[in-house]
Amino acid sequence: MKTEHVSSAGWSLTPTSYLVLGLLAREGPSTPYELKGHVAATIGHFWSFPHALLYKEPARLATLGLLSEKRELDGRRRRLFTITDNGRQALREWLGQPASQPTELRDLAVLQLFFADLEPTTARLAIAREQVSLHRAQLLGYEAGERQDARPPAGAPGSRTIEQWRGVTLHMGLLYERAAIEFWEGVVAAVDAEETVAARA
Amino acid sequence: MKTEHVSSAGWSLTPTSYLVLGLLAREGPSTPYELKGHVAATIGHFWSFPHALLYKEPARLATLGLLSEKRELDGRRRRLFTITDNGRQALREWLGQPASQPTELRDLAVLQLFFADLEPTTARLAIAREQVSLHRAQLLGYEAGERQDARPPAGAPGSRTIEQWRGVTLHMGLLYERAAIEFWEGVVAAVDAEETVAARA
DNA sequence: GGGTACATGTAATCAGTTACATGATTTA
DNA sequence: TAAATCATGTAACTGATTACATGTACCC
Repeated sequence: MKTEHVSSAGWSLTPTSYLVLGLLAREGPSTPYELKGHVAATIGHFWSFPHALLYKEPARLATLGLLSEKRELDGRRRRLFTITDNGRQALREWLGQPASQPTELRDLAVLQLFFADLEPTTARLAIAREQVSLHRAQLLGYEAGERQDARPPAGAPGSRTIEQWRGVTLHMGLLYERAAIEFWEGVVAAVDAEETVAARA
Repeated sequence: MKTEHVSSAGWSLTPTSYLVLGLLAREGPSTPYELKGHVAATIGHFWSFPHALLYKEPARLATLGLLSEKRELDGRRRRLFTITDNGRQALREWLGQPASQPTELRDLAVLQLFFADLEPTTARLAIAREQVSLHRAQLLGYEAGERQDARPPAGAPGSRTIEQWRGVTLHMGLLYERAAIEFWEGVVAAVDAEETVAARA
């Protein structure tokens, strides 16, 4: 999967870069630890970013001039990163160019499904049912979270808080989980149908 | 995303490892180039594996005793890899343990969507519509491929040929694409609804 | 004041990607 | 026989992951 995006200036940014840029643009100056928190509350639900990345990547972006850094001298010596105008510009350019590579489905369960004919049919069913179960659990979590969410006031777009974004992210996850459940239930149904045919023969 | 799987013997295998093991188990002894072809015809539609991987990984598996290697001495000096009993065992163990980590959705477009509120609403629509369009195109391709496919004879499970597996893979892609389209159309609808609310206010 | 959870980082490793490079076969 | 394409690999790089290590604040 080729995901990098090369700027006119020559450096190339990864998805992680844009995650950091985006969070800093939306939430304002943050420490890596705060970034970690933001990620966990939102996109981290379906795209995990190990905390080490959120300490390393801002440092790199700072050397590129896309962030500025201010470090505490006492106590925890936190690093506070702020997005620069160049950073905002890079983010804007990226957002203006909608991703055009078809999404890949790098899914271990799918890979297992693909080879499950080497084992008895029960293996295929087990894989699919496990996925249905996992995605159902995720879905329940999202639905619960969604109910808890205060209805976002219909304000001007662009003025959202992280709290409201939690809702948007949850909704995103929700749609995805429903799709995944549909997918795996389809697999279960297909295996069942296949067994019926085999039994009839 | 933690995907590796540690065997009792201590080494750990990656998804790529199981891809190679699985293909060799199903298709019999193959050269890396043949693996490349198998991948392209099937799972490569939604999970790309650069050819370099399919040359490097078998070599590694051979040192672990999961494959055996036979090299031509003349001409192209092809390497022919065969799965060993240990290899089959490793594959079997893996298949017997359905993946239990919830699938991640590492999707650039989703990441863009997540930050699209920093830009005008049109950006969000552009991203979603681009995805709908991309996934529709993929879906059409799969549907065309499916129609071409001969109806697989209802034989004993486990006796499929690569040709028939092309059909299974296509069907898998088909289900996924439908889900993705549903997801992104949902996004478009949500943005539309949001605009309606905003306009009414 | 001792334990525990919170917070902050660095270092080593490694799989995957990209780039490079060349040989073999076919076809015009 | 030259060009194009098919086929086969190696090498360098690099982003992400894993593991390690330590410091700070709070609570009992």
